[in-house]
Amino acid sequence: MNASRPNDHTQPNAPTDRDAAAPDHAADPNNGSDPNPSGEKTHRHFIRQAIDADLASGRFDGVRTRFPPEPNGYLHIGHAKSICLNFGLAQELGGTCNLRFDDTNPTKEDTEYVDSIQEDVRWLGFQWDNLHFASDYFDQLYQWAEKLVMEGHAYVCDLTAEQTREYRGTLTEPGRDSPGRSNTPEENLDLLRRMKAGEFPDGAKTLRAKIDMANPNINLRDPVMYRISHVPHHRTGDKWCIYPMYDWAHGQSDSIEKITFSICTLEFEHHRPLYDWYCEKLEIHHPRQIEFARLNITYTVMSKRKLLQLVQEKHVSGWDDPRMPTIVGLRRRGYTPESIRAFCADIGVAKFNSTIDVVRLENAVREHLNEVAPRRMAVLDPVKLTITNWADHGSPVEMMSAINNPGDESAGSREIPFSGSLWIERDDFKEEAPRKFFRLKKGGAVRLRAGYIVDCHDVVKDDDGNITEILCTYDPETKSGEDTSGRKVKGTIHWVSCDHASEVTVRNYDRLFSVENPDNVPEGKTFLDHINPDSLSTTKAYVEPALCEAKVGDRVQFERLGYYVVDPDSKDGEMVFNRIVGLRDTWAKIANKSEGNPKGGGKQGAGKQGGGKQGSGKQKTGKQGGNQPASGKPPQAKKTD
RNA sequence: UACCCCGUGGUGUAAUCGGCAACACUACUGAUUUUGGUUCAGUCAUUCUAGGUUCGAGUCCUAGCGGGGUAGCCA
Repeated sequence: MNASRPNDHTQPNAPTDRDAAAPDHAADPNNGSDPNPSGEKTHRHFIRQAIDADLASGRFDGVRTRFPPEPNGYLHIGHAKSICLNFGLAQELGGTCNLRFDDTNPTKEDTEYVDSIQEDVRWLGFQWDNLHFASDYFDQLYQWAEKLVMEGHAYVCDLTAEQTREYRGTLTEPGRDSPGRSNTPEENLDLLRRMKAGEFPDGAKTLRAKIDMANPNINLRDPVMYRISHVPHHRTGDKWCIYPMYDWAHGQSDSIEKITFSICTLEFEHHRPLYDWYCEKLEIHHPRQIEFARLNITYTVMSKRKLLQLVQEKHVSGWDDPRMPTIVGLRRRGYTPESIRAFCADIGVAKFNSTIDVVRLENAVREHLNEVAPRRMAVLDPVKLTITNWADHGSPVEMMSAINNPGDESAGSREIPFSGSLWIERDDFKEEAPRKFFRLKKGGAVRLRAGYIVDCHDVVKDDDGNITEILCTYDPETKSGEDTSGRKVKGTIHWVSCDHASEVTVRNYDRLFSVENPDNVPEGKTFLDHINPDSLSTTKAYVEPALCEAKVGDRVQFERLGYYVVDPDSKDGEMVFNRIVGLRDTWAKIANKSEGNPKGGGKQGAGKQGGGKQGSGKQKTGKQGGNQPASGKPPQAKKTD
């Protein structure tokens, strides 16, 4: 097979919002002592420090990293951390970063994922230098395996999977030698070639590295290098019936690509001695593996297995459900690549196994959208407001000028039709209101955003006592921007003219789980029991005319409510908006507090932590209750990835 | 009860050679505001514990405690 793919420069649509800062910090890679010419104080995490040291000592002459996903699922926010790290380091230090698919297990992998992963990396704003597949290296790997066999460093083992497990020993007891360990190199070579030729059924034999069956590090107890699996591979077809294990493929692929820093997550820490062993025995380029803590976020699950389960059991609409922490999910939710990158930069890199508060993610997108999202008005829970003296105005409709972004003059303004018949938010009116309620009440006044001040003099109710109409007069002296009245009102509310409003669908998304750590479940329950039943509420809404021009993917702020994005489900005349994140809601806090209500009532609905944070002591845990006594018995199956 | 890694505010990350525990977020106060948004100002720490070395310890040493990971022919 072709051992490597040439540079893949076929990406037609490199992201438009790509971080333009890429080239300007291209520091001299040989200068590890002062890579910060700007003089600006930057924190260098431990990986960066290790790189600086290796560059300074001459161990490596540059920075070459890689992002190595297995194409067996969609990328999630945890992968984004790794992507930002690997690509970011290469950018900062003038190095390169490859995208390599770790496709060594055809029973689990699929081209569907190969495509989505590439799209996600690009969308995040990164461009790989080379695109590779571990399967491109299968020939080289096999040659190296024969070399190790001939040098007496590997042997063919006849043990079944179950026997292999028994012979391996336990955490507290050493293992025993496999009978195959005493084969001659010639015997092993013959057996290996016959394995490759397909003479043996699945599971009949393995090739194993000959290291040390008594090593306290179980990865060194003669790890399997090849297993037999008569399964076609999505790229190599049926050429192979033996497939390399992760440890045997990964480091060697790194080596072939001349990677200098092989950055991975903490659970591979005890694989590092094996990574090193292979490179040493083969006498090939030897990258340095460095491990960091994977990302955990409150109110979410991150394991591929659980995400897959959510999709397969239809707890969500798919991998791109806006509640999923997948990149496709976040994209559909309306998150920007910039905000995800900012989040990843914000949370740092360390070896401590921490859990990031999800509000930091929410805050990152809020911060970015505050700068770039045009403001619009939308009423999600409408009640009619009639201006009883509007006839005095002369014309039935007046166009009002509204600023698009108060923080950005260059965003300009737009015209909104104002009339005597408006929709306002039901929440924004109370017949009798507490002192701190700044919105409209009977006998009170409020400003209509970009419009006039109105005074409420009456309400109309139906037979059940529900308010159906609010009657106000407007004050002609108080037109927004031309107010000559000198009147001050405490509140400003949003509105939409009834005759000019468009009806749209709004999907208000909230956190998928209602507890901080969904993985922390009592006996007999699963993380699914923590799904937030109110994570999606769909409603009709009235929006101002300017929104009719919005395209799929456009993000706006519905004033006083939150940030919204036009969903791909939108059709002509039937727009669908997803809530990306709500605005900070100080009023909800005040209201909750005065009611002594610890939960609910906020714009985010259930799941928002209100006042009721659980736990008090330090909870630096990823998982709980998973502590396994070293009983000498294998634990029940558990999966993280 | 084997081996490896990790313990700094509510959360996360810093702290040059051992020298005033800093930054960000949250929370809480207050100011500003035609978004209860934004912005601005302020408040919140026995550096896991106990010893030791030192003029001086988050940092070095010893012991303990706590958390995470590891026994796939997964990655």
